[in-house]
Amino acid sequence: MLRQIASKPVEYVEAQMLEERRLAVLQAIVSDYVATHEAVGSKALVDRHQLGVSPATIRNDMAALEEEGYITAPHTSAGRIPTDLGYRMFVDQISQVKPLSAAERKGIDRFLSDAVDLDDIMTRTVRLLAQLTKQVAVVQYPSLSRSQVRRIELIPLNEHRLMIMLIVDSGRVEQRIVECSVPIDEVLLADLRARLSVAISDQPFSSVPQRVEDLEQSFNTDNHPLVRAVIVEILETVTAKLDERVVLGGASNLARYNEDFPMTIQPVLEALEEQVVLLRLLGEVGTETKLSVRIGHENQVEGLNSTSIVTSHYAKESTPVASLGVIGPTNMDYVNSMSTVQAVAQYVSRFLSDE
Amino acid sequence: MLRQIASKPVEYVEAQMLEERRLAVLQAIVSDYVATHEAVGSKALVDRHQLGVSPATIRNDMAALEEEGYITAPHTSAGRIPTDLGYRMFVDQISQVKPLSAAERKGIDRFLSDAVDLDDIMTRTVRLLAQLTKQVAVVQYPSLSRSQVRRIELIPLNEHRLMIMLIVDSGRVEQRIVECSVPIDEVLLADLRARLSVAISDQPFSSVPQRVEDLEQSFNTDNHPLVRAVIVEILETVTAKLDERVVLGGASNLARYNEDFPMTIQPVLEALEEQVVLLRLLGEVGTETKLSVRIGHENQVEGLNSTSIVTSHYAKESTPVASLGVIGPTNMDYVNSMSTVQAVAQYVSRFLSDE
DNA sequence: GACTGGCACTCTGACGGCCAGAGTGCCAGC
DNA sequence: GCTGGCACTCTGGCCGTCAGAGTGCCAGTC
Repeated sequence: MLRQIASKPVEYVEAQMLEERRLAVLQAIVSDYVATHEAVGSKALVDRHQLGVSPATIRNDMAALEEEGYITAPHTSAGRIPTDLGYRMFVDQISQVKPLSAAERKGIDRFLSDAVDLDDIMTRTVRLLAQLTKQVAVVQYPSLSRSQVRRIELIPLNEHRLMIMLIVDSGRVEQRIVECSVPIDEVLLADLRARLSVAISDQPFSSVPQRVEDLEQSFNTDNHPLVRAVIVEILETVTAKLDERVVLGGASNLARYNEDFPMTIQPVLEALEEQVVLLRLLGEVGTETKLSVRIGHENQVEGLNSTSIVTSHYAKESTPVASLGVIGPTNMDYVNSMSTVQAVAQYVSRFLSDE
Repeated sequence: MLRQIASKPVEYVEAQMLEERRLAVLQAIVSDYVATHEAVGSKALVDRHQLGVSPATIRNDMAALEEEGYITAPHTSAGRIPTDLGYRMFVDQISQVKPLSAAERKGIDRFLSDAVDLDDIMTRTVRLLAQLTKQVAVVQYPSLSRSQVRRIELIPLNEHRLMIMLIVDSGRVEQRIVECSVPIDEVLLADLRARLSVAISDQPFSSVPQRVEDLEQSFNTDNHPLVRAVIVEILETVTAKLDERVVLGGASNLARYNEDFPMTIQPVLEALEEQVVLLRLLGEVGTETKLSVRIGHENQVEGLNSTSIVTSHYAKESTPVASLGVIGPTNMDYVNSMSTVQAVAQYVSRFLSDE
């Protein structure tokens, strides 16, 4: 612990130390509460942590912390519990995330490396996260908007029906069935496929609408129903399905927290069933930061006001393509969640980039 | 109510009536309990149902029913609640399921007819079931084992990698990426595709392994790594992914039953997270019956012993292809669940067959 | 023989009082 | 600014009480 800094006046140093201890008290409260899920009192605090002062002193600090809004007392004679603001301070204080143990890293590595395709990676990742953090895990599929088209196929199924297949560099495949009013002309179809392929292969998804529309204009067989139908469907796929898919896992972990917030399970479960909500949760965070934590009321989704969300981007070849994370009660183990989410995101990124 | 049958001796008729009333009592108990979720007593029973006898008489019947194992008393001065056996009797007694109202049928129809592809049908169905029954819904994707291959594509992605795509008549698409040790020869690939196409197009999935292996034997470029890799992967897809996919919805409805079996939510949620368990639940029922109900201990899955499962097959062109259903507490509304599951299965069947 | 009213019995769940335990705030002293 | 001491307060568990609900049994009636 910092004892004295010669170059600064003594009063300042003492004020500094006071601030420092108060912070230590807050951190101690948060970590104790997270561990026991019981309000923590002044005596318990000095017993469990080497704070070097008496309970009475701690009580003064606690009163100050409560004044500032970092902790609150459920009732007069219970200990204190952190507020959302208190957790926020705690999380911000964790400047560097604790690295995982070698065994844990090994486990993640082995578990993910068995994956056979993108679906498999996503499913395994979500299980992994849920298992390691004992919380609800969410993993978003690589976003189409930040990917490139690798290939397009038009596969006739029968006389009036064909399947469009967009293969994306992240390994994702989007398929769509098109009904066509006139019988499908194989030659025209092959021509269309070839032109589409030239126009959009290896192009970023975001540029596809423009390119496809340009193509339609230049197409000499003007307004052929087949061409029209295919192009409409591609446009729809590209715009509608942009960020659609999310996988969820470990919902049973919610029940574990029964005692803490007993009646709140239903709204949380309901919120988690809505893809849109999940996407908003993962999407709310800007692209600039890697690891993001939103605590209690900081997140805008109704019904999830007593939960915290820890997310991170993951990347393919160092461009972020989507997010993953965990959702749990505000009194969750932030240290563990943050380091796990970060580590898993790194591993997923590596796997996607290796391919 | 049956009053007298001339051709039978009076004593027999009376015994018959006795039996009949006892059954009526059981049915009344079940329906009251299902409605209120409270143990039901003799007085409440005569008040709510026209049984034509006094509470004391009902008490005798109840004692007999308890003796026979159909109902049980939580304690001396509570009413009675049905046992699993009691529910079973009740369900068996429902000879014909109550048809849904026109409005309900209309709602189902409209909701499903907006679906754009198979994924969409499945997602919509599971939502629909969950919403209508207020329970957890499970829908199995059309089983590959009972489907036919419609088409196969081999799409080169880069020099050493290609994608196999199996399109199934139910609209399901299975894709798989293959790594190949030697650079991919386009000509060979086209040849392989053509032969595979001839061999397995429009053939039942179950016959695919044999056909593919026969093909490999007859292939003159013997043991080419490309051919080998593709065939291995097809075999794996066909055998491993046979019945794999299940969608789940309405898990939040579990929380609704908090009061009834409070601590049992976690094991149920856990069980529901395991695809394998869900498949067993849907699969346990033989193919012969359409609508199936398994009550409490009748179902073999650990952790789901206090839940009942109502399932039905659905079909494509009158051959059953998979199952769907709902899972809820044993004291659920069987009448509603059964009719809803049946109706939804019919509509899904119709939609699959129309396509 | 089946049904009925009456009665004594039993069990639960709600209510209120009581008390120990935990934790606080405040104060005087170092 | 820190400390020990003290009075205060609130919760949660425990217990006794009591009303309410429901039963089982019995004797009487049709």
